[in-house]
This record gives sequence, C-alpha cells and structure tokens, in this order.
Amino acid sequence: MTLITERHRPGVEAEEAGFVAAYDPSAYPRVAVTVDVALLTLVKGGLAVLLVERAHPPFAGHWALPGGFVREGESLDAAAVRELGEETRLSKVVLEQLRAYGDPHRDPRMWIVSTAFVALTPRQGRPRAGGDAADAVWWAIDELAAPDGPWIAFDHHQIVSDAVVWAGERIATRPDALAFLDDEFTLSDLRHVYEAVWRRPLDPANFRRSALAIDGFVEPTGTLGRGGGRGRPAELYRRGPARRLDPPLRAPTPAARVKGGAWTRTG
Amino acid sequence: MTLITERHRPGVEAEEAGFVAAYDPSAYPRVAVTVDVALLTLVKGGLAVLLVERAHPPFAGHWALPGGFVREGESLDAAAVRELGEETRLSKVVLEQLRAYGDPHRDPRMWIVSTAFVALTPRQGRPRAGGDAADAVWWAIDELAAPDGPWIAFDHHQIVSDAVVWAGERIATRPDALAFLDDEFTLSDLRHVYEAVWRRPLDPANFRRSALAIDGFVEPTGTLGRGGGRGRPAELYRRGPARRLDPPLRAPTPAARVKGGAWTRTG
DNA sequence: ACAATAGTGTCTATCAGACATTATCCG
DNA sequence: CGGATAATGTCTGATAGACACTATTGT
Repeated sequence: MTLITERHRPGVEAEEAGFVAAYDPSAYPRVAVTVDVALLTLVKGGLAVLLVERAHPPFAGHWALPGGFVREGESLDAAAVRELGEETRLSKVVLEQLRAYGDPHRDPRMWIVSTAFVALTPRQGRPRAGGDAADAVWWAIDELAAPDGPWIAFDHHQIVSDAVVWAGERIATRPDALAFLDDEFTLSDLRHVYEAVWRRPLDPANFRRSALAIDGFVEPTGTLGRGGGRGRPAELYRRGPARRLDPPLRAPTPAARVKGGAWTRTG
Repeated sequence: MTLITERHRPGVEAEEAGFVAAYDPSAYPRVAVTVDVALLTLVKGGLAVLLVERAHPPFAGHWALPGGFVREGESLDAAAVRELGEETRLSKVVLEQLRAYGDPHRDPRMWIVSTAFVALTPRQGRPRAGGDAADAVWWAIDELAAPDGPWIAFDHHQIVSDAVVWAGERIATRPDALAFLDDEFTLSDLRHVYEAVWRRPLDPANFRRSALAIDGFVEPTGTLGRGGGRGRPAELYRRGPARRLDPPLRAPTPAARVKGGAWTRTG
C-alpha cells in the first residue's frame, strides 16, 4: 500500500544538527497521548465490544474502552498491542488504527489526544480485568445503543460507534470477517459474522455463491464439522491467501433497512 | 454517522473531582502533537499535493507537508483548518482526518505525534508561502513517485501516499470528487477527476451513464459551457444534495493496471 | 470537409436477488 | 418420518463494459 517509497535522508548540516540537540520541548504546551482499543467480537450472534469498569478516577466505576498512556519511545501501534495484550490473547487478532480523537476537553484531567484502534477477535471466555480496570465485560452493541444503555466515559461512545461503522465497511473489501472466527469454520459461521456486523439477514445460497467466487478468500478443508447441530453437517473452510476481497462482498442494496435502536446509516 | 448517541454524564463525586484538580501532568512523558495537511488538487490532468519548503530546521530547505503544532485548547480539526487557511482560501475544501502517525522517532527534535488530514480543493493559483515556509509548490504525485523525485521530510512521503490511496477510495462512495472542481463543471471535467485519481481511462459514455444514475450526485444547470474547446460544447452541472454515492462509482475491475512509477495497488 | 468532443442508443456477458430442489443430518 | 440446515441449480432483472452512431462545435 505504499505509493511513494521511502528514500534515504540527505545529510544534515552541522548547524541543523546543533539546533536539534538544543531543541527545547518546554516551549510547547503540555499534552498527553493515549491509545484506546475497541475490541470487537461476536456474542450470541451479535456484535459486542469489550468495556472495562474503571477502577480509578476520572469516571471511576464507569465503563470505558481499554487503553492507556503511550510510553516514551513506543509507537502507537505498539502501545495498542500492549494494552490489548493485557486483556486478551493476541492470536488471530486484527488490529488497525481507526483515527485520532483530540478534542481538548475530552478528558477532564488535562489535554489528551487519543488514537483509537479497532481489534477483531474470535469469541473469548470471560476476559480478565487488567491493571486499572475493576472489571472487563463484553457489552452487546445493541445494549449500548439502547436508550437505557450505560453511560460511557470520555468520548468512547463515539469511538465505539465509529469502530462499528468501520468494521462494516472493512469486511466488505478485506477478509477481516475471518478474524471473528476460529481457524476452521463453516460458511454459515462466516455468514453469521456478516449478518451480525451488517445487521441484515443474508440469503444463505447467495452468500455461499458470492463468498466462494472471491479468489483466495476461503478454502475448503475437505472435512465436515459440528455434528451437534440439527441439520445437515456443513463443510469446514479455512482462510485463503487473499488480502483483499475482489470482487468485494457488498451488503444488500436496500440499505438503511434497520430494525430499531439508535442506528443511523446515512452520514 | 452516530451509532451510539451521547448521553448526559452522571454526577462526579467530590473525591473524584478533587483528584481531577490535583492531577499532575508532569508525571507523564513530554510529547507534542501536530497536524499535517495533504492538500490535493489537479494540475494538468494529474493529482498534485502542496508541499512547502521548510524555512527552519529540522530539514530546512527540504520539502514537507504544511502543518504545525496544535495549540492549547484547540481541536485537531481546528488546527488543520487553521494551518490550511494559511496556505489557501477555504471555500469548497473537503477536509477529513486521515490517521495519526506516532512513530517515536519520526521527528528528530522530540517525540511528536501528528494527525494527518487530507484536503481537496479546485486548482488554485500559485500558493503563497506561510509563516515558516520558504516556498509552497504544487508537486505532481508522479514526480514525487518517480525514482529521481525529491526527498520529503519526516514521514510525509508515507502520509502523501496514504492520502492518495484514501482519495481513490473516498471518491468511489462520496461526492468528494466535486471538491476538485468549481461550482459549475462538465461531466468531462468530473470524469477527468476520476481518471486522475484512479489513474485509469474511463469510457466517457459509460461514465456519464453511471454518474447520472447516482441519485443526487450532480444536477444539470441547463446551460452550456466552454466554447473554447475543439468539440461540441458540454452541458454544465452543479453538485446535488447527495452525501453518499448510491450506487457507488467503482473503478473498472481490471485493477492493478497501472502504467508505471512506484505505485502499488495491492495492500 | 474533417477532427474533436458531447451525448444517445444498443448489444451482451455478468451478477445479484429470489427461490425451488436435492442432500444429509438429528430426534 | 419430519424438521432443520447444507448445498446445488435455475430463473430473471439490473448493470457494466464495449462500441456504434448522431450532434455540434472549431479550424
């Protein structure tokens, strides 16, 4: 995805190097940088996000996204991985930057610019609470969107909202829906992911046809799975080598057909 | 685009409020936040980005994106608008956040986290240089991508690259291609925008059909324009009320068909 | 007239949505 | 068997790409 390739940096003159050494950071205002992670998974057929109950002020006892301060010498991505690692195992997690949130009053303590990440993971057990979290719980997006849903600290309600929209667009053109599944899965499992994220029922036959038509998306394992269900056992698939879905999987055109809640599709 | 609506914040207990007041920012490492703006336009049928020649260290005399430090009490968006306003008139500019860049060594002076924005604008005259810029010049993306292209300061080559990719995806589903044009334009003008950003020739007849089929994308003015050209004069259009392109305009499927340069399409 | 561009029409292969049909499990 | 789910097949309308053809200008 690189359009312009990095080139070797020209030599820096002595004067400039001296200036760099003498640079005085105290001339600039005091700000902190954090990362927040919206870790999404599927719980009972619906999209859910991991929220932690804050153990310390501000907003102690309230729900927020896991996250924390970026350490000196640490990249944003590394900070997100570290914060995420405190909450879940890392295997099969998709972790992508969403955007930065920088309203000067988004944190009551001080000026904090946060970079939000989205992470996708298969269903985990009950997550363990990290250092400054009293508890960590999967919250269904539906519950959060309900009128009587919980208050969410900072601007994290906006981050969660943006993350869900991002996920819906993301799985249309990238194979990241597989990040919600285990290594082996049925096409029904995969369809359930799309139905949950897009909040629309999909025709099983047409979905199968579309998904299998995408080059390198999924590959059959040749084995059957899950005799526990009621109907005919489904074939198992694993992820293919594709990094892009070409052609993309697209939500049915009669968009904006939502059942209820605080959802808005237009933007 | 809001999934979860903001709710009123519950009352804050006295202890918590006291903690907030007593919060000590000096306990956290020293970091600065900046914004950088990739201002894109069309120059001679090709995409171009505004670069400034830096007047001061670091990298004095080298090319970089316009940008600067976010001021205390200022949002990221406001900072981007302010920095952009120093370089161009604001009318008709689309300004959207791209992402944050936070490698700890991306700036030789100190730890600086930058939030990059993409701005789209119609062709301007020669831009005037801002405060700490010795010069400001439209650089064709092709020149920047060429093997003998200039070195670009910081990680701004990556930002430009990401901005161009972003623009290509953006104009497929949003009417932001119009941000490259004046209030009244011909369908050929509009097609030239897509051809420049997507770097592919488009069939004029099919493009017309597709563009006009998008509800609220463009509206005819009923007048003719530009007798200066060689062929039949074209009808003029103006932008319609649509905020999304439904159905989207999509680049021809034989993708990755590029002529040359450092372009990569797969990611 | 001729070149060049704008605009319209048409043919066809492909694709998406709807849905019927067959296959294979569980109880 | 009956119910349920998987997998396959079929029909049809919409759409995209290719391209022919007409319209209207400048030289």
